[in-house]
Amino acid sequence: MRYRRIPDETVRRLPLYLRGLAYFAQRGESRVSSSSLAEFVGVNGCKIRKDISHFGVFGTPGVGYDVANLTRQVRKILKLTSARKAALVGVGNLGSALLAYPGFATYGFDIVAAFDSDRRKIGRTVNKVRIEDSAALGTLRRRRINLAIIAVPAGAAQDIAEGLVRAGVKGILNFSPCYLNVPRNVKVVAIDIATELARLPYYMPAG
Amino acid sequence: MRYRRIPDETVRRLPLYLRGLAYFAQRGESRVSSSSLAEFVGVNGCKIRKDISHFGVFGTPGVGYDVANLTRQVRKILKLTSARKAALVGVGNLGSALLAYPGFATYGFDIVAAFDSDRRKIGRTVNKVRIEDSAALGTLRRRRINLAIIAVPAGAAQDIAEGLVRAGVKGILNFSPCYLNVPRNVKVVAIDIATELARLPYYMPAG
DNA sequence: CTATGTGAATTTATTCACAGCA
DNA sequence: TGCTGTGAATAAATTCACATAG
Repeated sequence: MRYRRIPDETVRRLPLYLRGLAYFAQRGESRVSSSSLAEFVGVNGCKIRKDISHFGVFGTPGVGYDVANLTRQVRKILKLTSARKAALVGVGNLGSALLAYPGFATYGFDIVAAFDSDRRKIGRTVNKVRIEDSAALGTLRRRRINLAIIAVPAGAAQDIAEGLVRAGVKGILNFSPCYLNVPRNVKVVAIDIATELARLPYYMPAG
Repeated sequence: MRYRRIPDETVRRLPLYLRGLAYFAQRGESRVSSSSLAEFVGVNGCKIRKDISHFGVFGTPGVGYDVANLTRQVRKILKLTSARKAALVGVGNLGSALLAYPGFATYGFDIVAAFDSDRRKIGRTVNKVRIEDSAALGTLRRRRINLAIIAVPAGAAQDIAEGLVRAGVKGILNFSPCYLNVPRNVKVVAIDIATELARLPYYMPAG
């Protein structure tokens, strides 16, 4: 396993490959070629091979990749080898849907804490997770939760982000439609739903 | 207004600029410099200027950009000048949250139709939108809806996408965790929630 | 004197093309 | 012969640096 720096775009695609690998594994295939994986995930085969080559040599020429082994290696690179606990902040419509979202488990994520500032929600339970007061974000440190999902209104997001950083959170998935200013050692990945929809018309006919 | 091709990455950022512009407009600022917009949206100023220059020259050296005019121009480029109707397919947890999502309105989107294949949901109303049978996707053509949001389980997504394409849909926002195979003239933008979360640990300390 | 707009330089990402292994 | 892995070539995106306009 090689440890030179892996391009961001490659890191972005690796989880996709994991999903593809899971599909082939579940179908009982023990080997997969870059081209069949390519077809499944919608990325061209040569790009997949280049991506994989960034962290090592795992394929067999003329045959393909060993599904189980490649899965293991990709998971190691992405640091998805052990389960990760995550916290959710903001249990509105979107937050509630995220609490129930089955996709996170695929990658070993478990949302074990939820916070909201609305008195009426605090204390309630959604999907087996009890909603706590947002003022208690500080408890995340001793609970060893360093990953959080923000789904609060834009106006509240920066404050929440700062609270999370103070509590030792090192990775944030931000659904709030705003930029978060955080220290360099904290990574933010933003999913800006409306913004993604807003770029569709550009590619569509006038109507 | 210039009409040479605009880079994809620029198109991706334009909706962000719109949001920033709306912020400054609402604060009563009639002019904004690339650097102050930069600070708000988290993109460096020189990149913003380059992005804008791709479709024309709108700023005043020494002063900045006219907020109202730049807003108008960006909206025109993104084809967001008139309201757009959209359909939602899949009214589960995530779909319901999307129906209630206030952010779409910012860009003039209105979800006016919702579909699900679950008999128990069909006929019900969520957020003033009546849920129809997924088998009735074909009606979208005469209702002049050519934009759709998919939020169904992965296994059903390709079928739904094909139904949408048959109904004349030209743009799809896909929340289902899978690749969609569609004709070249249909644009798909994918939001793969778990996949985005899955790349966070790579950037985080081991824990 | 400030902030835009843009060629040039640089960096990053993608694709090509093929040597070499099973 | 089939498919990987990778240098080389190309393309795309970003950043620099500064001429230029108000």
